[in-house]
Amino acid sequence: MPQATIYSVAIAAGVSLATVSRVLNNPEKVKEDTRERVLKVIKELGYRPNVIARGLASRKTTTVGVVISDITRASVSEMLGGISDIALNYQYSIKIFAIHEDMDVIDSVQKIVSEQVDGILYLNDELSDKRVSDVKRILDQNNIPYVFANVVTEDDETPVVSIDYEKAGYELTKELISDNRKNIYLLSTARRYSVNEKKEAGYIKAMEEASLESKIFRTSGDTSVNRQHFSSFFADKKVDAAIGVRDSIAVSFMNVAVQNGREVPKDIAIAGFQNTKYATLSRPMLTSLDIPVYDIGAVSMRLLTKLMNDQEVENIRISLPHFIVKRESTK
Amino acid sequence: MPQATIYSVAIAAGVSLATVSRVLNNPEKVKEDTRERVLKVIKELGYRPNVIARGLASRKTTTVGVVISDITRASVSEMLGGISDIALNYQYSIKIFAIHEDMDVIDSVQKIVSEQVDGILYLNDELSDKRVSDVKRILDQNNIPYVFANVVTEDDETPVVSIDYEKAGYELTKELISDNRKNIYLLSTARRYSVNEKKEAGYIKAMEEASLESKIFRTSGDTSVNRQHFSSFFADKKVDAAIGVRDSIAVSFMNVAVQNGREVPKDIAIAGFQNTKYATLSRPMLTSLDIPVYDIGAVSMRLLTKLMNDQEVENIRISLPHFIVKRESTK
DNA sequence: ATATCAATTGAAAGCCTTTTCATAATATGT
DNA sequence: ACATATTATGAAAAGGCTTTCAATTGATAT
Repeated sequence: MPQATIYSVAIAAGVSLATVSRVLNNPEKVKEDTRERVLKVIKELGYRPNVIARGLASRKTTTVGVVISDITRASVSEMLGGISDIALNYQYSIKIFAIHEDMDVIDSVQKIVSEQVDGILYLNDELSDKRVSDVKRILDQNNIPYVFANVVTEDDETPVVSIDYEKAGYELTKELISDNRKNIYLLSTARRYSVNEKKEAGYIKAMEEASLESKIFRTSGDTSVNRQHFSSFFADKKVDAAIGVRDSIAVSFMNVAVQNGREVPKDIAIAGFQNTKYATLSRPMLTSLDIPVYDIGAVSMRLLTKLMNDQEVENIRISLPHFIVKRESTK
Repeated sequence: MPQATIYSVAIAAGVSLATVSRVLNNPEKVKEDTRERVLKVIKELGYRPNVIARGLASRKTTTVGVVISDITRASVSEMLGGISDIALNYQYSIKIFAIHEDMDVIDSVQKIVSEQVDGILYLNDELSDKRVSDVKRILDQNNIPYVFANVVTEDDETPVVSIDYEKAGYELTKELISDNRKNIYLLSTARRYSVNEKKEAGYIKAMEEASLESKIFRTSGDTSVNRQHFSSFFADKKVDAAIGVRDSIAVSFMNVAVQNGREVPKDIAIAGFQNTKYATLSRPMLTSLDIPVYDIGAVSMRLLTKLMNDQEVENIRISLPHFIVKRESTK
């Protein structure tokens, strides 16, 4: 049998299709006994409204687009977890748009617009201000609500949920300084990410305040590559502490350090960012600045639902709290 | 200005909307100069077909539904990467459906059906045969093509892309046996996953063939929990090799082993499954059975596109090759 | 030039809902 | 019982596209 339509339900229940529609969308507007009769038929026929037709008629798809660069990154999928849980609560569906480096920003956003999503969540920690404003402009033009998640941007017209990465970098550095470490390296990525630049700024600020020399070592996020870099490191550099901009970088550094005969945390204290599973699977376990990635996802989705439903929002720039999880790699 | 529609394009180009539609969908059916004229107008107006309206009219949404249980698991997001790359190639959009333990399978699948996706990818390594057949039945009824990815099922009517987990478990165990290890433990999960049961079966087979005693130790996937379990382990058990059903379990075990004074791989050889980043971030680096998760995603998406377009498929049950990546934790 | 056939185009129906507006049924107040 | 207000329902349009079918145009062969 073909899938039941609102039409077949109407006939079976002896009402017009308008009434069936109301039973579904404005139940209080239909008399109780007709409502029950209709609901009974709906159940019997296993009717489910066709969301496409509904989307066309109502110009609402109850779908949000989530724009992602690299879906395989742990932080992204964790964020997606938060997004999807909240979306489920509010009955929104999620459409994933994976964008690649080489894709034209404007074109890809326009494509998403044509997909008629009700709102857009833009996840990206490597977005330049220029790109943010390009995206913003197109979405504003099309009147589509959006929230940037885990993006660094100064513009205070832009709805964004993130943490204060500069403060985080500052605090983590202070932590090591207070342990009387002097040669503290920041292990950052060769490619410039805006969030990493913030971490760097915080690091530099803390170092300057303590009259220590800032030393940023840039390497790849890829373990097999940075391992090489780190090896040469111990030949010529004095170092008694290091902060990795990601846990994985910190752990990789730790492994090389130990293999070079350094004791952690005695000779070298090491800390990371994000507090991923890497931090608890390292030996010794890694001190890490906890970034509430799941929450960033959840809160940004929550904010987006408000924007989509024209609800009052007190604050469109939300900075979530972070904290340092101290483990064995520092003391 | 409001978003351009096929109407406004038709008027501006001086043709009927049928012609505009053909320019987009069957360009070879319209004369070259009209086609160019229409394309020019489309560009000028920035027209993008409304995919919702198109979906309603054509009963094709060029969207696939991806059903996921726990999106935050590394293997899932990696698979999603493969899926999304192929989807991009074939111009399909991806809708994510996160299902939770407590949700009714039938109800959730029915919900997805009502979303009018053209096909469904079901990712789940913990699906019982009963559930698989429930899902299958509903989708067959609704005539929606589907592929199960990374699912273990015997039924050879079911399109499924996976690896041979039993063979994998067998081979990995053989590897340790050939190194003359005798007390080889399999570290598995307390909860029964169908894929882990396969790994166990392969392990048991190899052990029996070698006349060794099978020893399956069940623990939690959670590091802070299994660490406790493993600690007690070394007090009373003889062990010279261990295989974790996941890399993270193997690494956690390795850490506890080293902390208990065992040398890896001299005293204990350790291996894991999946070859995730955990394997290269451990010290020593972990030998792991590589599961081509990205490929499982990509291949299943490719298979699904064929099924959606009624293309001939030679084989609906695809088993991808796996191999052992030997690293320092075994020799 | 004429008949035949293929290529090109347009009119209109259909996809399945929501929503507006008008009408019918019911309740309320006198 | 009657006018009025309220509630419940239905008819029909609208949403933006695809697709069928018929009509028109152009090409080819005689």
